[in-house]
Amino acid sequence: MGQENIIKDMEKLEQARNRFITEIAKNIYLYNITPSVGRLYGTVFFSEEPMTLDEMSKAMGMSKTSMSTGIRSLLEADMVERVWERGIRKDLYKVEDDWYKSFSNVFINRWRNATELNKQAIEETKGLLNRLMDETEYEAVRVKAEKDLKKLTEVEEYYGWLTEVISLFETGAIFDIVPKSSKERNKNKSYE
Amino acid sequence: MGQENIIKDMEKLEQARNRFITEIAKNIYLYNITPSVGRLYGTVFFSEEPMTLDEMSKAMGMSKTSMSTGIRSLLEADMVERVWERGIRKDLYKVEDDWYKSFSNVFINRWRNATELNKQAIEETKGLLNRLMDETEYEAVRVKAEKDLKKLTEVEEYYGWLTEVISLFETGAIFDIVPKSSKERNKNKSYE
DNA sequence: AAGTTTGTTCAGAAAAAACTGTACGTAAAT
DNA sequence: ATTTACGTACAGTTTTTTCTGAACAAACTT
Repeated sequence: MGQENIIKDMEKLEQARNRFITEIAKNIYLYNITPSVGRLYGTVFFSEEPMTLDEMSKAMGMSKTSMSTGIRSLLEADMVERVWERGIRKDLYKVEDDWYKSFSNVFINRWRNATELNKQAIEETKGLLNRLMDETEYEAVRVKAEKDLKKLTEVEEYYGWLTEVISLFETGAIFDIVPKSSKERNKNKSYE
Repeated sequence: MGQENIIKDMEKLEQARNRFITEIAKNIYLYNITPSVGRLYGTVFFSEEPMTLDEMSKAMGMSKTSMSTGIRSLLEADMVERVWERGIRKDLYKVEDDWYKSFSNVFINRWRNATELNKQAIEETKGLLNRLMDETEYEAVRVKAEKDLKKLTEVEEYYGWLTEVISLFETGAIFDIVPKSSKERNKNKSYE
């Protein structure tokens, strides 16, 4: 067999990798990352060595500019990290290989942030409504405001709960409840 | 004071509501819902009565077409439900007022789906790689494939864990761990 | 049966997001 | 000190998404 066969096999390898990369790209929207950047993540994921922006650009057939902004998104999401190698001037990146950590981080940061902002908005809205209740002389307004306050209080309870849930992930307590190791998990199955 | 003052107070009520609606719109992207549809949700949330598409259209200053498509998104996400009132021909919608339920649903469905697809992709990719390992005569290819298989196996573990976590929400077991009531939660705080 | 009312489909317009190439600033190499 | 290599800001282009109004279909009213 000739030399061209190793190329054929390399292509097959590429195809296999591509199957997974495509799926990542399709579902990464849950982390608020675009499909393109998802593919970038997949590319770096399979790379045996940390990659430079130029290598990514070549591998993805996209501009270096896009690699630069894409990798920054991944960096901010803690899904990728920069590494140094002596003698190499270019920036090198590799995926954070602890998926428990990298994906938990994205999840925690995004949700923690949104939850806090929403809680704050509820507080402020309640403040406005309470002030209105005090000031208004119209029963109709007071009734409406009261109803809104009730709704907001219910929602507030929900956000309180959500905050606790997020803490579970932040503190790592979730790993006591659902262990990382599948053997550990199966052991727990018995007394469910 | 004249009649115009109740209008002023109603405007204040509107402003208060708007504070919360704006925040929802800003953060609802986490549920893969667009800001506009988030505002729609907020509008229906504060409405004392179930709303028709025409009312929404008027309240939002947007086309009825947009209300139609927007409400469908919310409906599919179980964040809003259709209600019937006798004598009224138009479709009426109200928000699902159990936020634990409505928001858990979106979360569960989206993540369950993505996780399953990713797990499947891993299986298939592994299949392709294993086949390649069998067929190839090039050591270099085999080494690469082996490395990829190892990475995928690690990721697979993560997805296994994630599946279990999602189940926690699906089965409601999460509510034993983090109770809905804030009093219950504080009680647990003591032995943390 | 004819005429309304209501929600949705669809094509096009408007807005937003993603992507690119050029240009520039910084830091290393000569 | 000059040149070269590298990453990123920015402006413009392309692509995608969102939004709208007109036309349509189904269901209700008379």
